[in-house]
Amino acid sequence: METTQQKIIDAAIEVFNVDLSANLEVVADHAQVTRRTLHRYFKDRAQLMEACQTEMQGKCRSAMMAAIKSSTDPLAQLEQMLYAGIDCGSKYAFLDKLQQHPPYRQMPDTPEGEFDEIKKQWFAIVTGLQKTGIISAELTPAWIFVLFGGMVTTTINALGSGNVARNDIKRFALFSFSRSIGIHTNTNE
Amino acid sequence: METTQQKIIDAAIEVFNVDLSANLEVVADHAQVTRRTLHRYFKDRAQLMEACQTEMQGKCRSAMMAAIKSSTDPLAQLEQMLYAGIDCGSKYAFLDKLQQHPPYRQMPDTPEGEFDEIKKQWFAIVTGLQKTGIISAELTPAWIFVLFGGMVTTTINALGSGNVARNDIKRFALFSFSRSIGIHTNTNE
DNA sequence: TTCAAATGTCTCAAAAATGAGAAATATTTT
DNA sequence: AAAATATTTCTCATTTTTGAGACATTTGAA
Repeated sequence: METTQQKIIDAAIEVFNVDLSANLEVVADHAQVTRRTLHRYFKDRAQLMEACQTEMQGKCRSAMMAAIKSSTDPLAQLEQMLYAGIDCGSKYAFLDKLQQHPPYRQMPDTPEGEFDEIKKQWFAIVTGLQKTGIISAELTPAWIFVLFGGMVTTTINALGSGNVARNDIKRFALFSFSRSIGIHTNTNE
Repeated sequence: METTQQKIIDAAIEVFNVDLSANLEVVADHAQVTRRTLHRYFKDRAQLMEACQTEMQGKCRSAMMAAIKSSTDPLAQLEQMLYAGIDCGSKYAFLDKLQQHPPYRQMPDTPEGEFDEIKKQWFAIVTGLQKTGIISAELTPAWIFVLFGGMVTTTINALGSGNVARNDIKRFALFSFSRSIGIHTNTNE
């Protein structure tokens, strides 16, 4: 079974991903725990946030690493990275969001350093794909990066909307993402 | 010049789009106004929220309407709707977000009714495009709808990241969106 | 069953956010 | 420049959120 501490962290990531300053009562509820219990594990909001950071970084980083190692074909790597992002769900989306806008206030200033390494590899893969003409060179890597994050968020929203079948999601996401970055080969269909 | 009230509403939409429960100080700062002034225009948070709703609904609705009326070609309509969404920026993104997750707490329950009309037309256009085989029938309209909203958010993020030139944004967005929904014709390039 | 750890309940005090009055300033209008 | 309006500053009371102590209750392992 999942440890209570873990339940709280997961709940926090989900809730904060939707509402960055949701109060801790909401997080506790979502974790099906009393606020009192939450406070027993995390001295304060900052500490909980930090735990979220660590969790997100760790999970996403290793999932991305695995994705990269899963193949030497850059296109397959990118596909696996997309799936990794989707599997990490709000972990990835939230992390991505925090990196983008260092929010108007507070937040333990994202140390990020760790994630940067992955990002570097991600860019290497994408520019590689552009150089070999497999994906369009019309788009900039920076745009493609934002697209990537956007696609993960989109899958979360799709799931949450209740109008897209869970089994379709990854297929749809790959279909849409690969086309959106101007892929030139034919994906299976 | 822009009225103070308007400045506050715009600031609120931008801030709340990033952090739904950001405190009013942040909104006031962002609007370059004292919290005291903000409170002179809006009795409380709920009232400010309501004003945001109205603003978002109004602006987005009319922009979407205009987009639809701009042509009888459904593909052109969809393109203009995308641009409308992008121009509305966080107005659209925030509205979209609120419709998706009625957030864990509070919020004047979105009356939405108004926006529903547009949504209906949007779906009509998309299913029409699918019937005529102009866009892939492999994807469901529901997914395409989430994609649409996601693309607007993506443009906001791209802009915010500072790594994508403002002048490229719409072109990139159209390129990526039209391909992501599995368009079969060739767009200009 | 029995003990220990974990969690819930109730309570309370400190801190932060909210909303507003009153007077001082600044801005616009005439 | 005077009047009218809008905004800021400072202040204060209220409410909400936060963090924690003390003790009851549950749960799980021996």
